[in-house]
Amino acid sequence: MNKDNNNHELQDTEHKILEAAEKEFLSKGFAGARTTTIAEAAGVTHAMLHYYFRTKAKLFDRVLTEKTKLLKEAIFKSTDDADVSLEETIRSIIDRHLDFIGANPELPRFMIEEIYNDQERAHIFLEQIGIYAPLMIGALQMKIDKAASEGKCRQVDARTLMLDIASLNIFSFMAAPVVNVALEDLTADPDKFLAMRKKENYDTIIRKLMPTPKD
Amino acid sequence: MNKDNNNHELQDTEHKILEAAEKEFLSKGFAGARTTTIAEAAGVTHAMLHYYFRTKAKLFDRVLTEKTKLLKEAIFKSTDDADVSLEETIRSIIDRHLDFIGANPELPRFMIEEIYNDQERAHIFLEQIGIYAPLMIGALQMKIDKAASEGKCRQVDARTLMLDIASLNIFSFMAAPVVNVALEDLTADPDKFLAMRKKENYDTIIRKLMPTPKD
DNA sequence: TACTTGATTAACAATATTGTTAACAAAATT
DNA sequence: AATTTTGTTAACAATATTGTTAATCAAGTA
Repeated sequence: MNKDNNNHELQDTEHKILEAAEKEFLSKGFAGARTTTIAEAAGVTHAMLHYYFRTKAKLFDRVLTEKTKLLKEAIFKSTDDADVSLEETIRSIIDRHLDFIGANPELPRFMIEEIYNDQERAHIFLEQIGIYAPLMIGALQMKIDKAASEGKCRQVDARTLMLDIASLNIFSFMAAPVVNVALEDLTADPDKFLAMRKKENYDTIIRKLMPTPKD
Repeated sequence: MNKDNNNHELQDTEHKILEAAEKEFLSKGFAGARTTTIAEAAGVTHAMLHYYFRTKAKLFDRVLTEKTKLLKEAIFKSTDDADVSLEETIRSIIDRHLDFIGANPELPRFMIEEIYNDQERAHIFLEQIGIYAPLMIGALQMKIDKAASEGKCRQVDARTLMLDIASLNIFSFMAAPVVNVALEDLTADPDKFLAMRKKENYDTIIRKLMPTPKD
């Protein structure tokens, strides 16, 4: 009956290590992270880290897998309802995406860096992208084609559009330390900045889609 | 008279180390880079690396300083002629910027990662940004204000515009491994892709600037 | 109670990585 | 030619970092 108590403490240690590892890995990357530092931050001896996760690489894998799952669930769940308009779909993509980035501002930079440093170690993430991105792009392209055929927007490549959206959404947060220095007060209030980017990026993309007024 | 020969060999070793260091640091970051690997790649004993550069950190500093200088010279040399039009200024900024990125595709990711990992170690770079970015933005804002007062474009914030341009230009290359997987054939031919981004991004920004057609 | 199991600790082992040194070689300068 | 400076090497020292092990503890179970 006390198994719950036991179990709780058990998970607690494991969880504390995972949380500390997440912080350390996300801010310093795999190479820069120290297992000793992670153990210290978690408040356990560093042997415990090896007891629970065996190696640094396996611990990293756990963190990466969790984050990949999180990203997948947060992002790749729009564009599926075929009857909602292109405008609304785009607004939804941008809003969801920016909300996720606001909640996980370090994630994009971390993912890209790790993939760059060692494709093998980060393959779990790349695989998921390879599966879901084409689905999302396919759905978006259909909506664009339909809207374009009705003269409501220009005929554009959904891949290019997704790239534009991702660029506009992600870059400012990825490059935050540089942007803060270069743009000073523009990024001072994080919430305000996030809201601004939502509006601004939606506007930018919609303008890109608007039929050229030459008739 | 043979001093030239000697001098050449001398600089040659130093230069070979620097080149190898550049590759290693840019692809693996400071923490992931190994001085032994750098020495091997340069074809010298690893004691030579310490003889010439004393420490790993000092070697890193040399690479970072060089790259910062390169970036500064390539980017912060537009927008100064007050008589060239806003359109042409924007085209010039985008073209110069993308040419530079095409020639140094790893640089943005590297810079941002290093700043993120250790602001102190990368402060040389941040300082330069802090100096030049505001100048560039100031010049651009003046052109926008003028064009807007003449009804040629909307009144927009130059900081936001620069952020949009930087995002659209940099992200695709920074996230290349992910973009390649997500967008497949779009990025297959690098030259073609670069040319496409030049056109596309210019178009995106110009459309953003166009006065809303409601009169 | 004796036994088993999982969690924990402290000390240690193994290795990787950076950095140093002493001896030597080659060239330049006096 | 003698001396000084610079470059080079190989071996080593120092430290950081990951990973292991044997002993101990706590809790539940036969």
